[in-house]
Amino acid sequence: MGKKHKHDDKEPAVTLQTIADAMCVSRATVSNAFNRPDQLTPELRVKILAKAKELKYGGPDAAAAVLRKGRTDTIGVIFTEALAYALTDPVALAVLQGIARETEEAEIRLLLIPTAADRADTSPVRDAVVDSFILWSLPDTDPQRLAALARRLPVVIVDGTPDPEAAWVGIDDRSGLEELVGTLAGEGHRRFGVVTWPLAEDGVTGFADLARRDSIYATARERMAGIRTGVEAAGIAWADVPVYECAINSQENGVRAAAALLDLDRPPTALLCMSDLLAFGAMQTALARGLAIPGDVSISGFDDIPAAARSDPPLTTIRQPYERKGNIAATFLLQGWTDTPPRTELATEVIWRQSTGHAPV
Amino acid sequence: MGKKHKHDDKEPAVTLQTIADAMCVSRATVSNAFNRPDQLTPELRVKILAKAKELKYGGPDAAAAVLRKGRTDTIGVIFTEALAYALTDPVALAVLQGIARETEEAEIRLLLIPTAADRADTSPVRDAVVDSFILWSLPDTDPQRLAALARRLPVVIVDGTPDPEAAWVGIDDRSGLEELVGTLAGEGHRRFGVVTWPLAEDGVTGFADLARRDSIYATARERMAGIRTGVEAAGIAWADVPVYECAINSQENGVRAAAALLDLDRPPTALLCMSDLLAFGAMQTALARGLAIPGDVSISGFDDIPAAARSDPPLTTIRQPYERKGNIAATFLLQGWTDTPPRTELATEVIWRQSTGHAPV
DNA sequence: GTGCGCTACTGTATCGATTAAGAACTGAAT
DNA sequence: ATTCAGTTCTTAATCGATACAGTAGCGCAC
Repeated sequence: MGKKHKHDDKEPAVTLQTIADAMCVSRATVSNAFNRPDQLTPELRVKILAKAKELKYGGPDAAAAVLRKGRTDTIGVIFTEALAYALTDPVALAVLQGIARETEEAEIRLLLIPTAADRADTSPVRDAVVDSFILWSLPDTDPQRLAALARRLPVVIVDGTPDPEAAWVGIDDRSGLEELVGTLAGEGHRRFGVVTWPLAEDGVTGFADLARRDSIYATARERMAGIRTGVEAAGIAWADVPVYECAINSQENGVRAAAALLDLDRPPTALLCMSDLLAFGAMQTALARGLAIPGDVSISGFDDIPAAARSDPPLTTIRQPYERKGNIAATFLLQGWTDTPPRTELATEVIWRQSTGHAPV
Repeated sequence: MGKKHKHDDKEPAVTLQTIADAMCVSRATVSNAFNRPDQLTPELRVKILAKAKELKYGGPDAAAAVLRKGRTDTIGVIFTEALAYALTDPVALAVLQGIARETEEAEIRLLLIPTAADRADTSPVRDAVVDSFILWSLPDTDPQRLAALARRLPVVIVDGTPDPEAAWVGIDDRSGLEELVGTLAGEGHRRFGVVTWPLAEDGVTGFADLARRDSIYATARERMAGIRTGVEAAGIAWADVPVYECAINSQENGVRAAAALLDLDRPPTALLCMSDLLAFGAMQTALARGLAIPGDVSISGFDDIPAAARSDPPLTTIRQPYERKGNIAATFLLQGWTDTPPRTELATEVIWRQSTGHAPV
């Protein structure tokens, strides 16, 4: 940013007043020339604009205008992960697209807020010039989440723990997995393994013990609960189900996670992955080891991204309306609310394809 | 945004002054409590923050702070296409990731600016509270581009026509295609066809005549020039090379474009696609028609996105450092410049894979 | 007891616009 | 001549913070 303080310049800045003085009109008229063409004669307007260009005036200062108007026409968006990662996550991206689709025609800007290396530093949230926030998948006590709520602006929480002050949109994370596990158990599976994205913010990779499965992420907690209900209904102890946690949601990490799970003494016959990306990695590992899918191992994903239908074999997964989550979150903010903030829970659907089947005998 | 003018409220807004009065300290001290903890005793600070919370104060108003500081720590990003489309374009996305990677650790926010349905409406650009702009692939006379330059803030143009007032980063769009065409001509190809993304902003799909090939997009112009030089060196008239233009850069459009080209009386034996996405579509069409690639038709892409190496057959394409373009654009702004704005042209490389080969006999 | 340096706060000018209300003028109708 | 309604432009209050220079008070050295 070149640290270019306006105050550095020795020569006084060109402002509306500069133009007004040069044209011998009032500041208000110059302002109107830019923002309300109907308030002055076209001739005067073009003369003012010409003078502005001549004096190298950059137009009304946006910050000053926002201060005066009390409206920024901007929504701040905060993701779990670092921005550069979030943009590689198909689901995060789809949610963002869903938001963009709605805000775009309303001419609302989207402010992507960086999650600082130091997560405790909330200044990017505190100093953000926005009218409202959308939070995606932030842990319950995340400093960024708290900072956003502390701003006392309208907030929509997507895929996180609801807050009484904020609107909420999410999915039923539980029942899809419960159904999936139930069906697989019915097909003879007794040894399940779980591949998940982070359960905590510490960047740890590896098997997650029972305490850790009570994640700080609402989504993870719910999904674990769904799986747990499913396996326990089949008479399997939750503690006997290995859960492998990946620090980042990516195909490469799915590869490693599946390897770790399949290396166990009693390897799972069904791998439940918390995203399609992880599932693709798991399939890659299985195929590399010469295992048949689903003959030797069943693999399921979550999300139903477009690639899931095209994989080999096509991936059994749980479809969630990721883009609609973005649509709805944006719509909530565009419409606003007065009393209690709105909440919407969307349904999921198990999509049975060919990556799952009967347990091996 | 709920049209929530601050001025609507009957009760006066809670500001720094409110807290200051309630605590019998000066406004400056309250400001320091939020922004410069070292300027007051910790005890007083916690008391002030407690009172602020009690009075439901949302923290110092961001717009006011920005006005006073003269710095927003925000970069505005403007894309060619509508935001929701840009986010589906692998290259646009990669550039954005490249930008994010650099800005994130500097705690700089990224403002995604909607391209209004009405392209002439530049208010989203004019009212954007930013320190600088990055423009991606905007046509020379695009209103958004002009509006951004008119703000007289630092601007970096990525993949567009340079401007004396703005920094620039782009690639050598020309030589890669020239080399590609030259080699294919050497392998006996005499009938080329081109599949391109938009040459103009009118959303037209179909064959592009010579006039239209002189695109408003600098990138398109350069690439056409590269191809033209290549084919003419092989003794082929540029006018005899059919160019099919797609209104949106997507695989589906590549399918249709290739169909149109292959339906010609003298169908091309080599399809030069302006993106890998379009090339995938073209391959899809060719395979669906039972044509061998490259036996019956050679197909090339542009960009070298990761999927290009994994396609069947693997795609011959021109690698461009899309993410680095974002890195460099962001770095330009983070470092700033004083005299002439910096410019960087990055090299491309033809990646020969199996989707191209000798012309059929 | 004077002077020095330090900490902890205060006073106030300033950032650059927007907008409601009002004034001055023109022209037409009564 | 008077009223009335439009235009077109002006006046002035206001948005909410930041940061610099200044001051009061205090402890300590000589």
